[in-house]
Amino acid sequence: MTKFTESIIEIIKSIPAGSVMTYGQIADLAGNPRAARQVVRVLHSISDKYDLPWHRVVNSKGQIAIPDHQGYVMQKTMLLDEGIVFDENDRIDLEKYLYKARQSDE
DNA sequence: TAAATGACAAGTG
DNA sequence: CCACTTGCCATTT
Repeated sequence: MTKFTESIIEIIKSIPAGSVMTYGQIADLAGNPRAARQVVRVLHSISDKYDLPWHRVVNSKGQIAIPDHQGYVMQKTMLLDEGIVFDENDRIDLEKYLYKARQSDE
């Protein structure tokens, strides 16, 4: 478990209900702007062992990125339950729901 | 130790 | 805006 991975976990845990974050954004805050794929691996590994709001993580298009149909529906259901709205293309309005975290200042 | 993997992102047409 | 290609890099085999 590297510091980087721990950061990813902490960041995901910090996402408030009703908001979402993209993989790239999380990787960026964790210190590796190009490690979006490592965020994916973290979710695969620790999502069920830790109490993480993994459902608040979507891709840069504002869409759910789970290939498995059941998982996809589950995530969408949980997000809807938090008040997040999906458009006719099953996409989230990132301008409204994206959680703008700060890197260090401002 | 080397090669493959992956719930992605950004660039191009 | 949509579809396809290329780059990425920690973790897993």
